[in-house]
Amino acid sequence: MTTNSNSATDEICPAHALLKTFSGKWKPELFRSAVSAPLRFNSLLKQLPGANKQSLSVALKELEEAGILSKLTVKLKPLHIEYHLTDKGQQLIPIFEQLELLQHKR
Amino acid sequence: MTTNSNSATDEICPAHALLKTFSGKWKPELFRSAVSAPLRFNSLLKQLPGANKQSLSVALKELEEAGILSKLTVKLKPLHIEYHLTDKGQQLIPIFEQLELLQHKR
DNA sequence: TCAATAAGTCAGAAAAATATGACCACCAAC
DNA sequence: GTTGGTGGTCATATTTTTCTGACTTATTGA
Repeated sequence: MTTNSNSATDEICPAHALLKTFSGKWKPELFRSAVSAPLRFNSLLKQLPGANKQSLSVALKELEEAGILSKLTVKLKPLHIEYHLTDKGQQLIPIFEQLELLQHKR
Repeated sequence: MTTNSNSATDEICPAHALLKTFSGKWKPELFRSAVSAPLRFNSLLKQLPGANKQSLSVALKELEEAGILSKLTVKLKPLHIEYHLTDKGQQLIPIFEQLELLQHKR
């Protein structure tokens, strides 16, 4: 599911939007990586086994559109792009931590 | 994504499992419905516009396997089956409420 | 000027998720 | 003993997601 909006169900279930934001093969992984350090395209490609350009590109764009990552052009040494967690992204961290606790309880 | 386990990524990201549990077209909707009342197969089929037997059947089974719903055979009047939220399912409610708040904040 | 790194895009193929329509088994009422 | 409700399964088709491989633009270093 790569975030194709469905206005009907979106409005019925508010958490639906968030779940969609994180649906897809790579997005949870990307979010989690972004918690520890800013992301870079080519590094991700090497670090995530089985990942491909196209899918990463789309996933990054959608996380950006969802206001969870922000794209930053670093004008230094080897001029590159970094994806950082936004405030909204940071605010999600404690919520995911609660989910992890629930998982461990059983 | 119909919950095909990927032991590698599951272990890297614990929230991944939960996200998978709720991935798919109908699962968020089913969970949300189950919060207000037990679910019944044929009622869902009528109530959810566009839903089909096959997909509902699979979604219900997977939510059951994930320990979020439990199947109960009601041996009364018109002998039927009800899907109820388990304890684990109930514990997820406040977490989803937090997600809704985050959505509304921006 | 040539090659390398960085960050992509694009068209088409493959794989996975979802939908369709036919069918099945059980029970109860008529 | 046939009809109707309940809760499904199965094989197949369609749709959506994901992957592959070729190509692109910009910057940098030799």
